[in-house]
Amino acid sequence: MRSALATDSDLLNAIEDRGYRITSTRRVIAGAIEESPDGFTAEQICGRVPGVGRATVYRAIKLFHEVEVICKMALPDGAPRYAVDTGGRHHHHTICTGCGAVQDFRASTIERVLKAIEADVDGQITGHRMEIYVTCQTCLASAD
Amino acid sequence: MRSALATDSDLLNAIEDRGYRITSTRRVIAGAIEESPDGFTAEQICGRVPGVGRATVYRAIKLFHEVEVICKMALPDGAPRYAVDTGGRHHHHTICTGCGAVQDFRASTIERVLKAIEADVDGQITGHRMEIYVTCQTCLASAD
DNA sequence: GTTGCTGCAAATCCTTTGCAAGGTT
DNA sequence: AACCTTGCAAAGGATTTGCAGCAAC
Repeated sequence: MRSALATDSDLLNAIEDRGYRITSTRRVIAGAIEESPDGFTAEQICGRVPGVGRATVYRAIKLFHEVEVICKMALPDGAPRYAVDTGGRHHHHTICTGCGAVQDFRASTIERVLKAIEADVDGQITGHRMEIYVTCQTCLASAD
Repeated sequence: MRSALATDSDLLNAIEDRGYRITSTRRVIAGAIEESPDGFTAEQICGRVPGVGRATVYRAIKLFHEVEVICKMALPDGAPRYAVDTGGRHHHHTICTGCGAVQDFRASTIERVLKAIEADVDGQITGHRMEIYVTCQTCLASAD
């Protein structure tokens, strides 16, 4: 029965809904991800799931990203960082360059601007990427 | 005399102004970059400067980026792409996901929005990244 | 003549892939 | 039973680094 397999994990539910299997390994990885409210890197997850192969972690992250339950973003140097995509509606993120903490960020103004921009652009807009880099309160405080 | 050494290359002038040396190798690399109106990747430049070591090309690109005469951006998959930063004032780019062509893009609205956002953000904004992905006219046409 | 730059090759980092074994439906 | 997943190790690609020789100032 499917309901018996359902978990309280949005991540696992999402992949199950798309026909991927729920395995014990994926449960562990999903758990590690969901314990990362401030975002995470692949390497951080690897460190939190001893015994699970690095490749499996990367495959799982790619899977979660594919089914759109985690967002992928980039630090200023281009290094990838991920965050659980709670909610669902399109949004952007602020990333602390000190500690990497990610916060959601929804500004309807930006969406409106992007729509307006479409007219000025030579070609057809297919997507966009936007990240706001910050020094978070915690890092600001500890720098004093 | 400095004026005798000055070139018509903005790239070379920029590094010279910061105390870096102008060498024949850097002239060649700068030339290859300036022949790339649509942006370029490190690998593309390597291909256009036979005889110059890959490491030197990467070092030069990093240097030009450091003195802010080229911009670094990212394709949807995170792969880096560069473009000459003519002008100077802050701007963004559209990148064609088909051919990689980069175009400048200056929307004062965006800057205004970003400034407004500052109030809503938890922390201090230190920077941002924004790329608009498009299918350019050329690619649209050839897809027909 | 200093000091910085270059090329080569090796090293590194991050991520992906091949494959045989084991798990899930 | 059939097919998906996993772990390991190896491959892969992109960028960096050490170092000795060469070039610019």
